[in-house]
Amino acid sequence: MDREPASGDLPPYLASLNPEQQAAVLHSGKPLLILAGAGSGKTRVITTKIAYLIREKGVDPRSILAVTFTNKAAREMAERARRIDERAGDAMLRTFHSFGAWFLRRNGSLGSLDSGFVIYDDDDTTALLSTIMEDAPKAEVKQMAQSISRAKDFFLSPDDPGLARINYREEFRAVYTQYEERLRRIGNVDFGDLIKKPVEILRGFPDAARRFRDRFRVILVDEYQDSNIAQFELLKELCGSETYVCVVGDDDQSIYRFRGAEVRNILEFPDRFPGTDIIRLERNYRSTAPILALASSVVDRNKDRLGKTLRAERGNGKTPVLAFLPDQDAEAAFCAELIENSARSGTKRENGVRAAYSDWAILYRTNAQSLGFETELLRRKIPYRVVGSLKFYEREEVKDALALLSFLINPRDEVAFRRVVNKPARGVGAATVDRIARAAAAFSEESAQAGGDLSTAARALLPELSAKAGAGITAFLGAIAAGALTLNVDKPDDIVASNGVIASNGVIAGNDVEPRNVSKRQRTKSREELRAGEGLSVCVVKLVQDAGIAGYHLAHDEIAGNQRIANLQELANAASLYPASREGLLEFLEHIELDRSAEEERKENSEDSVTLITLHNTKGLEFRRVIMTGIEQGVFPRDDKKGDDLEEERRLFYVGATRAMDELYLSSCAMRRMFGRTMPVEPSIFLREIDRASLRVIGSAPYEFASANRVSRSGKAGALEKKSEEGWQVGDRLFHDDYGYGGVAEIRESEEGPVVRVRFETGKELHFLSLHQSSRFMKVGDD
DNA sequence: TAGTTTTAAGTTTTT
DNA sequence: CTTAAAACTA
Repeated sequence: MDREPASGDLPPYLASLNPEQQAAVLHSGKPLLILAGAGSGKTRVITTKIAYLIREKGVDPRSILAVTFTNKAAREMAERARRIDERAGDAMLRTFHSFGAWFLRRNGSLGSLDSGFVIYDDDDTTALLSTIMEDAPKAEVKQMAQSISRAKDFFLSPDDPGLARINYREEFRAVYTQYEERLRRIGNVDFGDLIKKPVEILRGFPDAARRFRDRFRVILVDEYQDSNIAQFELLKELCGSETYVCVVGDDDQSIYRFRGAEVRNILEFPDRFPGTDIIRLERNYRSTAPILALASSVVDRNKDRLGKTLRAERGNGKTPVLAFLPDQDAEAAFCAELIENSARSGTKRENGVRAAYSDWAILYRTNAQSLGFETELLRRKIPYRVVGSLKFYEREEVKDALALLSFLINPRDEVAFRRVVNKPARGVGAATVDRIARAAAAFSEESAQAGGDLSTAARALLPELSAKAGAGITAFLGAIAAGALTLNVDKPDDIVASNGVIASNGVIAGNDVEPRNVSKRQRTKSREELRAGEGLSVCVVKLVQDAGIAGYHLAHDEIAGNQRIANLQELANAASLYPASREGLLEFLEHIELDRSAEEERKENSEDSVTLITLHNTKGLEFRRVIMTGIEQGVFPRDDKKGDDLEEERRLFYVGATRAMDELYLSSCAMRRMFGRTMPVEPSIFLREIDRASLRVIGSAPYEFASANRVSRSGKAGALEKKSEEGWQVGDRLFHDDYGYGGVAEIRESEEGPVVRVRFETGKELHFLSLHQSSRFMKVGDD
């Protein structure tokens, strides 16, 4: 009865929803908070709601703003909504940051920001800051950069009395002030500005605010539990009395506190938006009951939560497995073994289909852990893809190329200038660069026109410089100028520039012409149709060659050089998707800063492969079979996490476990290599918190786990300690990488420690020393 | 000042 | 162990 709603006349796309989902879609009139548990179909609710509003309520798609957490989620959401109703493609689906960039390109001038700004990433921010904190160690600069970023997350300006709670250091306020001043002069923005500045503009210019409220009548926010204070402020400014606002989230899945996310945003939403209706989605359609029970038993320990009761609609299933393993090599082998067995022929999915590699995901806490798995999977020829660790845009040569492009766009970009002006060495040393920077700064005090333009300043200084430095500067500026020539002169379709200001008639200029439309058209071309040398790539190739970046890397490092050239070529290929104009370049740079996942997308659809991914990156994803690895104290949870931080780690565990649809495996090692040294580690405290009934333990478990579902070993009392150390006794079954299954036939002491005689199923008999620490084999369950 | 060698430090998680 | 930062030499 609670399966199908009693409403007969609903269109199929609505009728197939459960009553709560349906209520959420049909809801109107008041603010709505949807508390959506893991796997409860929240994406479906949002996409359906968008389609429903357009189709049934006659809402103009262009007046709908849907905010997601990642660009990937935004794309997926757009696609799913479009599948229900094509017109949903006209709704604005973006991340908070990308929305902020869109906003500032149009309205930045209200906050004295030129529309041609470039977005600084953390690296650039740190580079700028290090020119302010001249002789501070880099670690200190980095920390300060982080503090500034955090301050912006909390919507704190340099003059805010509350700054101390971000960073208690005295100089923080002064550094923050200087940083803001420098960034303003350069004319660029950092990540935090993409949220903070729009709020300031909306507050300072009520007319602008009114226009935006008129435009966006419906605002939907996904993953609301991970929004920060500044984002909350932005949401508030965008919402007028007429705006329909709906936020969706799950307090148990809030995992970005470290980055400024504020769980209270979701907990206190009803207070901030009076009259809020709350709808709970508590039916889980993804995981089997034991998986859900396991996940819940851990997160249930948290104090600060709304609490919910997730019901597993799929019913019972395989009991999750916890494997205790000697070390990370054994862990990698364990994962590979599971995957190979299932893919080869062994286990089949419940519907009888052979498991695919893509059914599997290996989850870990830190990116560094992926390496061991990669090595093992490579060795066994199991196809895999690593999600998120692709640091393509962070590579030195790529950043060099991007700095050239940034400087081309914005000659005030001191960070970019400093990065590449003397690369390769052109005799332009630090002293010269400082002189130029000072001269440019002086300019901006005299005339707003020349304001901080480093090219102009450098040219003006030429007569005073040494012959060597002068020649270097000339060469560099020449390369930049030549690059600029490859861009088409700004035409009337110079949309960004013409849309820089809100038109006086009260309509946001550019409403009917999206600045992205040029490239949207181009992007629909398949990759194959595009050749290097087309579009923007001409500019990239020319700059990289003329400015000597390609030559520098080729000459500098013989081995890595060719790879670096290939990376630069790859960057040029990516640029070919954009028109060779100033706007195209701006768009290209913005895309790179805000959406670095594009490269992974291609692989995603290609080969059937195992997914290697950090726990954080799994948000919003699901897999049939999940292995959560490294469930050890110090790794997960990390170090001495306690209090709120520990609760966040618990939520991370919950997120990871609830990704699994059919099968869940946990692995915990006795030893782990850290900083090159192998160290003993304790099992994670989370393992102790798991409801033991929803777990099957295999491997050489520490004593406390060697009970319950495991056949316990009745050893001599005095051998207890030894058991947890060695964990072997006669009769134990094991699996060896090279020899297959076997059983322990005899244990005897020797000078080097216990020696174990193993009889394998092949009939082979071998002696091993110190079994526990070997990576070649592992204990398997008795059943 | 550029490029080398030596020493130290460090791994969360990301828009 | 790997990488980045400081120290040193040509």
